[in-house]
This record gives sequence, structure tokens and C-alpha cells, in this order.
Amino acid sequence: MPEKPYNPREIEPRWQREWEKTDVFRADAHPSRPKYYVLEMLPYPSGTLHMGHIRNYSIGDALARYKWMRGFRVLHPMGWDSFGLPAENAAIQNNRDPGEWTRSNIAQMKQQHRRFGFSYDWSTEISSCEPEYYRWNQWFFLKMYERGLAYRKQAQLNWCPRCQTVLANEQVVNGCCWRHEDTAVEGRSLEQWFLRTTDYADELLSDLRQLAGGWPERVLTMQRNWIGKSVGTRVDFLLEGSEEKITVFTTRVDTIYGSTCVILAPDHELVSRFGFEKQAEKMIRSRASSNPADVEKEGVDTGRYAINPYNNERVPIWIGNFVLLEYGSGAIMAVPAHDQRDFEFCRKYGIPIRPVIRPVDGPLAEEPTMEEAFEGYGVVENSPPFSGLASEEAKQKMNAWAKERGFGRGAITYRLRDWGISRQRYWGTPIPIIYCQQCGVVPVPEDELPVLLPANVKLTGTGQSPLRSVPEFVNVDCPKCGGKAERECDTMDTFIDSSWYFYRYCDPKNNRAPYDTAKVAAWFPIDQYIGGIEHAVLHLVYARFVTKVMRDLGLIGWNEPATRLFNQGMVIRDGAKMSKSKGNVVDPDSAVEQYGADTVRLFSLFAAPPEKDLDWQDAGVEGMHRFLGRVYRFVTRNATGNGSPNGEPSNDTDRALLRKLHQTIQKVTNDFETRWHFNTSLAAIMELTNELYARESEISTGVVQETLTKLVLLLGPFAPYMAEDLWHELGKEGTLLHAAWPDFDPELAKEDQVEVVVQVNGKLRSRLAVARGADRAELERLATMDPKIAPYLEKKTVRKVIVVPDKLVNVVVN
RNA sequence: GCCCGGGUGGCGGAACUGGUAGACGCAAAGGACUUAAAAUCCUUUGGUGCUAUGCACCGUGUGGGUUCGACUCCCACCCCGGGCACCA
Repeated sequence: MPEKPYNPREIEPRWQREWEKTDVFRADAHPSRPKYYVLEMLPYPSGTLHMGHIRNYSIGDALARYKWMRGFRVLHPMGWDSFGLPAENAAIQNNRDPGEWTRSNIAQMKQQHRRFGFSYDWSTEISSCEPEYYRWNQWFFLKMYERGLAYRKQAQLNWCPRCQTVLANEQVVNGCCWRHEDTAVEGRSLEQWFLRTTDYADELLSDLRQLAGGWPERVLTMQRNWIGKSVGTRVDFLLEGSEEKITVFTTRVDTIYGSTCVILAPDHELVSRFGFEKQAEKMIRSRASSNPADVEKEGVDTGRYAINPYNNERVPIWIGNFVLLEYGSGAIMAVPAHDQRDFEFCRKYGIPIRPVIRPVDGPLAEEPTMEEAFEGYGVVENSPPFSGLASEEAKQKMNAWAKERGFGRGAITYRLRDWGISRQRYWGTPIPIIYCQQCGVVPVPEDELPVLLPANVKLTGTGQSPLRSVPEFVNVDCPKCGGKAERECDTMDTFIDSSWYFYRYCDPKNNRAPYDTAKVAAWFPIDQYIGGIEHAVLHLVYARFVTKVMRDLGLIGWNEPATRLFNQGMVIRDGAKMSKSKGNVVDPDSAVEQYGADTVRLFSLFAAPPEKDLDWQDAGVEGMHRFLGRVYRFVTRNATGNGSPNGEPSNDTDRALLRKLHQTIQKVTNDFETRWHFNTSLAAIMELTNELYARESEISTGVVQETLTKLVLLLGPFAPYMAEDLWHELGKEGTLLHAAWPDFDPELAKEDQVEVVVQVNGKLRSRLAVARGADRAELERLATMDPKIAPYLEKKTVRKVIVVPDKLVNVVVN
């Protein structure tokens, strides 16, 4: 058949229309097959796709298509997040309706996705900014409220001056807002709604173990650090001259006999009672305005004393700027001899330093001369009745001792905080709560859900909850007593939406429940979740938490949402990462315009293994386009179009080509099943193409047809438009997606001639062409007889000959 | 400071279990086709040296070690990226 030029501009829209018409990506198309749920993380709510997304989706789509071809029924859904802040900012800056802005952005992003030909089942499409999604967010919130998992408190919170709203701890990155990397967050005291993530801290931590292997190690580590479990002891020091207690938390109770003072956080309640408010306020201010690690330790002596309950020793009470109220109990015992930080503090203020732990194989350090506090475990000294015990054992006994006498107990502390979900913004799910003058906090009755956002709200971006200014929204009758009441005016963090969207996908139209338990159970858990590392302690913590809560509500029957997680690397150009703040360094739309979606997708998979950062190079994209053109032209000019290949080899060239074909199938299949190093898969496909070009005139027609058919199948997951088009050029019926992935014959893939290298003392000296499977004696004989080897053996003794069949012979001489 | 990654040609990267370092692609050079250009196709391409179509030596951040053999394993160090960090 005549050669055709490769024209993605014609091919891609045509197949896009065809796929939409025939609904090829429907997840329920093959109910008898095993299930596979592949999901890419939702796009950032920025409104447009950047190359990083394209890479994310190209990986997911390649996998989904591969799984289809391996005979799975695949759920590969796509939906839309709330775009809370961008929508509202567009409203403030350009006087647009946030709803209208959001819908037009969704339309635009959907258009981009369709153009790229991703294999989504659009019948599962959801939008978290629609009333029905609000309803189930609110329903879920109320269920948590009923169980005490949602509560309200006044708290010092992180405030982003650019977003004009509070942020959760997870949303603060290096002291700055996660959206505005150059804007420092401020502290602000507000009354807020919280979800009790800390109730699940232990489970969130221990279940990481069951994710090991399926999730990247660094994500597990980050979550482990984030949860920050410390096992230790709470000890009550008595305030001298009163019945009051000061509780301290320590992980090293074995050092308590070396404690020479107690230090309170500046915001500890006793500080103001002792009359040190002014000094404390200064400390808090200076801490808030600079990087905590750089602030010098400062303290104030309160002049009061506490009693160490273990030895009844009287120790001074200080206030220290480095002690945090939120962690542990807001007060510490300082052990300067065995803690670097305490050492620094106590040396500065001349507080005694008293060693009580000695290294197992060394003496107890001498008191004031030591420059470095010994932080290790060792043997406890000067601590009657615990002297002579090893640290670990001492801890156990001292815990028990404290418990017996009622002044302390073993305790666990977490770094994780409860999730603050109130946002002083308009475009989000309203928190379904009413405040009644008589009844107090009253949840909105379930049958009145959803509480919807009022229209025509004047958005000013001043940091006040915009809903507060809408009297029709604020003023309601109390559902309990019918009296005057007001609605909660804050909206929910949009991370709530994304923490359960993967369940809603399984039952997107349900209007009686967030989802049907049986429908969700048919797809879950997510077999493969794919997304960027930036959500390691954000979305991925929230999603795990929400899954556990939903399990406890009886909605689902498992502990973790996703068994496998894959983090793709970032797309970089000239060292600039593509992110929400830097914008698009490479614009996907213009790249598609120029080269077509297949080329862009292929390059995003070829230039680096998917977990590594990818350096975008325009020249490289052109190379990819060249490769696709090469394949396209070769297939069209060699296709007989009769659709029935006869792959019987009739000469050595045929056999060599078939061998290469089977090697390629083996390589690509193996990459899909293990490491996803699609760059090497594509390299193998290129090698096969090069081989075809080199031998075009010598190969028999049947073998060419078979090779081309399988080559096109191999390209299916990577360049789906072109592969589909060639599939039909080869005379095939139906979509390639539903054709079977080609099998390889390991026997055919094996070379029958192998090159065996000959080394002398490990240095490469010669190569032998040998039939595969030659035995050791034969190889040794051939190697030592080799004319290139002979000179190296002259006047030497052969001490040993190492033979690796089909690989090498190493002759050891001296 | 602690915990993860990583360091290979001019560039992106390959080498999967210790067994031919540099696959594949880019860039570059030369050639074919063409009135010409683009496109396409073919060839060469880690470095140095030579008596040069081949051969020798060097070469995977640095220095040691294990081994017949090390990009790969062990020890020490340097550099780059990321995470955590007054967390008691």
C-alpha cells in the first residue's frame, strides 16, 4: 500500500470523535473481567493544565490502556475539584461569578483532557462544587459532629494574608502558604471547626506498615515524621507552696534525676498567673516573626520552684521561648547534661548541669566541663533507687513507680494536630451549623441539606467571611426551638472534597447517600494511585483519615484507600519547576498544536523514568515526532490491509526479526509489570523500528505483517491515536484498546548466537561468537585457543578459568 | 543536626541478580536525494595516544577495601536535590 504521511492533526480529532461516539472507555463494558482501579490525582485548582499534569495523566493512561489490553475492566475516572480560591479571586479581581468562572474552567480543562485522548470513563464525572456534592460533604460533617469528631474551639491559627483565610497545619510549607511560597503565614486567633485527626494518629501511623511496598518509601517517611509519635512519660511536678501541678512530658524519664529546672512555654496558663505576660508576649512575637531554628534561646526566671516527685528536689521554674504550648504539655523538665538544647539554655543562665547517664563502656562525664550533652542511652547513675539500670529498663521501672505513686504515667504524644477546616471564604461547602441564642450549637437537620451558597454576594477579599454580609443566609429560625438563630458563615476547606472523591466516582449520581456501599466495594481499594509528591502530608493524610472515619461510620470495610501509590517527578525547564506559582513553563496546548497529543505524551514518558524529574527539551520533542512519523510511514507502506498475518519465518532475516520482536514484547511487558521505566520500553520499540528499516527489503510479507501488528499493539498505551489509526490501516476491526496485549515466546526471544567475551585477569581481550548454550569446557577451550588471547598466556601460569555460560570467560593468570 | 533520594559522554538517560559501561534519543560532523531548501534516508560520534580500517591506555563524584571481575557490594569523605527540625 502507498506510504502515507503522518498527520496527527487529521488523525487525532477523528479518533477522538470515534471514541466518544462508541464509549470505548466505559468501566462497566466488561462486567465479567477482573477489576482495576487506576486514578490520577486531581489537578491543582489553578484552572489550566500544565506539563506536570500531562505527565501524570500520560502515566496513568498508559497503565489503564495496558490493563484494558491485559483483559481487565478498568475504572479510570476524571472529575473536578472545587477551585475555591482561584474562583473567588477571579470574582474579586474581574467581577466574575465564581460559579460561572468555575464552569468555564472545567469546560476548558475537560477539552484539554479530551484532546490528549486520555481513556477516562466520562460517565463517572463529578464536580465537587455542585449542590449534590455539598450535600454529602455536609452530611459527612454532621455524622462526624454526632460522634464528636468535629468540634469548635478558639485557637491560634495560621493565616495567609494573600488568601485572606486560615490554613491547616499541613497547608503551611516552610512558614509560608502552600499556594504562596513567598508569603509568610501570620498567627491569628479565631473560633474554628476542627476534625479530630489526632484520634486516628496511632492508626494513621501503624497502618503505614501495610502500605509499605505499595507506597514510595519517602511518602511513608514523610507521613511518619508528620504524625511524629513520641513514647514517653508525663510527670507532675508540684508547684511549691500549693497543691497545683505542672505536668511535663519527656521521652527520657531515665534522665529525670539530672533535671535542674522546669521550663514553661510562654503561652502556658501559669505564665500570666505568675505575672510574666509582658515578657511572654514579646517571646511569642519574636518567635512568630522569624525562623524558629534561628531564634536564640531566651528565658525568664519566675522566682518560683517546683518539686521533682522522684527525689523531692526543689528546682526553679523558668519561662523559655523554645518551649511549645501545642506539643506535649506545654512545659518541660530541662536536663542540660543529656540534651543539647537544654544544655544551651542552662549554660546561658548558669543553671547547674548534672550528668546522670554514663555510656555503657565509659565513666560518668564530669559536671561543668562537658561541652556536648551526652544524648545517648546508657546506664543510669546518681538516681536512687534506679542507679545502675540501663536506660530502657530504668524507663520502664520509673514509669511504673510514678504510676504507683500517682504522680505520672507512660504517655504518647503526637506532632499531628487536629485538622482545622473553617475557611473565611465564599466558594466552598457551607458548614451546616446553626447557632441559637437558646439552644447553642445546633446541626442543620439532614432533610434540610444541602445548605447552599447564596447568590450575588459582594466579595471583597478582606478576610471577613463573605456569607456574614448576607442577612437572608445568616438569619434563620432555630431548627430545635424555632427562635432566632444564625448560621455558621465559614465554608469548608476544599481538601474535604478531594478526600473522598474517589469513592463518589464509583456511584456519581447517587442522591440518597454519598455512595452505595456495594458499588464502592466492587472497585475498591484503588489499585494504583498516581500523583505528585507535594500531597504526601496533605491530601494523602486527609484521604487516609477520611477513609478510616467512613469505615467507622459503617460505609466501607477497609482501612486504606489505595494499595499502591506512584509519585511522578516534576517537569522542569532550564531548572525552573512547573508549579502553580511559576505557571506553565511549557504550554501543553501549543505543544499539541505543533506536534500532536501522541508526541507530547510520548516525550513526557521517554525523556526520563517517570519517578524522576524531567527536563523539557523542545529538540527532544521533535525527535519523538520524528520517531512516530517513521513508524507511521513504515506501517502504511508495508501494510497489506488483509488483516491476517502469517508469521512463519522463511529465512534467517525473518527469524532474526521475529527474535527482536519477541524481545521487544518481553521488554515492554516486563516494564509495565515492574518498574514502569517507559523510557526503556520506548527505546526497545525504537530499536525494533530501526531493525525493520534496516531489513525492509529482505523480510517476507507475513513476518512483516505480524511484526507490524504487534508493534502497533505495543504502541497502543503510549501513542493511542496513532496506534488506533494504524490498527485500522492493518485491516483490523474494533478498537485496539479491546484487542489482546501480544504474548511473547521466551524461546523465540532467545538469541541462538551469542557473543561471549574473553577476559584475562578481568580485562576484556577478545570476543567469541558462539552458539547459545555452549558448555563450559567448550567455552574454555575456545577462549584459551583464541589467537588474541594466546600472547597473554605466554610464560604465565593459568591459575583459574571462570566461565559464565553465554556471557564470558575470564582467564586468571600470573 | 537527623532522615530519604541522587552524582555515568556536549545533553536527557541505559546497564533489572557483581559479568561487554555509554542502549535509545537529542545535539554535532560527513554523505545520498534535490536547481535549492525543508523533509527523508545512510554513516561517524566517551577521552587520550599510536607504527591508525586495528591496537593500547584511561574512564561511572573522591579516596580506600572485598572480588577472578565493581556504575553495581563494604568503609570514609565531597557535592547536588528533597523532607523534617528548638517536638522535650
